[in-house]
Amino acid sequence: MTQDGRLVRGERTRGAVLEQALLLATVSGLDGLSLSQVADALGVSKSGLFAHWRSKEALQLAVVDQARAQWTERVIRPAMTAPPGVRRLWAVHDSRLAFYEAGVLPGGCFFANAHFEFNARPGVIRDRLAAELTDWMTFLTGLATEAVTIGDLPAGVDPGQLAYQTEALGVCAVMQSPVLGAAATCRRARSSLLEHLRAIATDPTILPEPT
Amino acid sequence: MTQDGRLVRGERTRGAVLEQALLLATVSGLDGLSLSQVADALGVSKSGLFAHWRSKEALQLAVVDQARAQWTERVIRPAMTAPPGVRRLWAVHDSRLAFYEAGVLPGGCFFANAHFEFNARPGVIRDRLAAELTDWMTFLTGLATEAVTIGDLPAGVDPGQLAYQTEALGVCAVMQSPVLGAAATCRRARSSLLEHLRAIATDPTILPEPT
DNA sequence: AATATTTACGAACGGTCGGTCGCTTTGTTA
DNA sequence: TAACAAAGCGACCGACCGTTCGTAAATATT
Repeated sequence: MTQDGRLVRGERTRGAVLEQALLLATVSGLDGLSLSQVADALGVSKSGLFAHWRSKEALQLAVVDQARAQWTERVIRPAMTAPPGVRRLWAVHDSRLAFYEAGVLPGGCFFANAHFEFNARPGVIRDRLAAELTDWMTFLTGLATEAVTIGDLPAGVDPGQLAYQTEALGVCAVMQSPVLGAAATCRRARSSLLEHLRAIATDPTILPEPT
Repeated sequence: MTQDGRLVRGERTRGAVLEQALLLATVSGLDGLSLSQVADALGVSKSGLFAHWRSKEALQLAVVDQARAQWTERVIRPAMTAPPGVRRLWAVHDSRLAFYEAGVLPGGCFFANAHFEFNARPGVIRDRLAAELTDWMTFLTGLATEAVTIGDLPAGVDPGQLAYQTEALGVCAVMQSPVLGAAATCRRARSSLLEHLRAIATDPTILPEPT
């Protein structure tokens, strides 16, 4: 471990900047975000940021890392306590919506916002976001596949299709929440998937009762 | 009708500017869009834009109008030729995905992009976008309600829920298309809704065969 | 105690932003 | 033909953008 007080201090501010930048990025956009904005919010100087990242783009990529780490920690990890199969897929969906409802990020979902912001802007960041989306969909598809493999779902179910439906319900929730209310919107997102899963599951009773 | 050649010319450039601004807004964002950008793309002067809109915000609101008009013309109107009920709901979904696949807007969907861009930015534009989303969901819910009313769908179906699912599948399509391919993504969005509608319809044979 | 390293800062740079102003051009009207 | 009105342009403004640079302060090394 590093004991150097200078490096420790640098690492600490580095983390604080990333945390703040992630919050602001969900409001102003990953590109709309300005360095002065981030610096002022933390009471540090703008030029000091360049000691940690050589350019704005480098900071933006670091923010993507930060967002992924947060997502893994706050959405995926809690859901992995659920047993494998259809219950774990449901747990991820539920955990994700809980993340939105908790208002952790003022702009709702970093990745959803970023995807729509960069969907027509080629470049390093877009490529990075595309990789993240591929990873995420692979993860969801893997959960669905597992559910079929262990017999929670019949063999005819298309895991990719189920993953797509799950993702769609989640994305739509974070899009509509600020307008139509998070409670009502997330209820729709939950009951839609739950009803669908219970309808196709070989044993619906292992899933929660619909409310 | 106005016969004044000056006003006619103004109206013409006004339309051209809105058209161009709508395209660029889906790429750079409705707020990220710059007036120089729009002016240069049309070979007009930036200051000339202020003859038509007194501020950038006024232009942005006009772009929302333009987007709504395009959406009504290119998505809703063609779908309204389908008979009322579940077939019309399906036609809107199909027409919407066709609009995305045609690549009319380089950034995919103006409204989806704008919603995610402004979901945490209070102001006139956000209010306007919120009203548009409410209108759109009311429209979809109305179609679902109609399908229940005329007996295409059983009485137990929740129209709001069905509208939410339809919207979710559409939004997710435009989000994932640039990354995972429009063809595969829209196929998922189509088959997901079609299978669901056929599963709950009182007479599935009035809907297309699943592919 | 002297030197090296790392963080962080303030000042300044060129460039772009939204917006203003006065003018020319184009077309209408009397 | 003269007076007028609208469209559109070029020059310019202050503000903010990302970025660079020289320097001061804190810490580690010798």
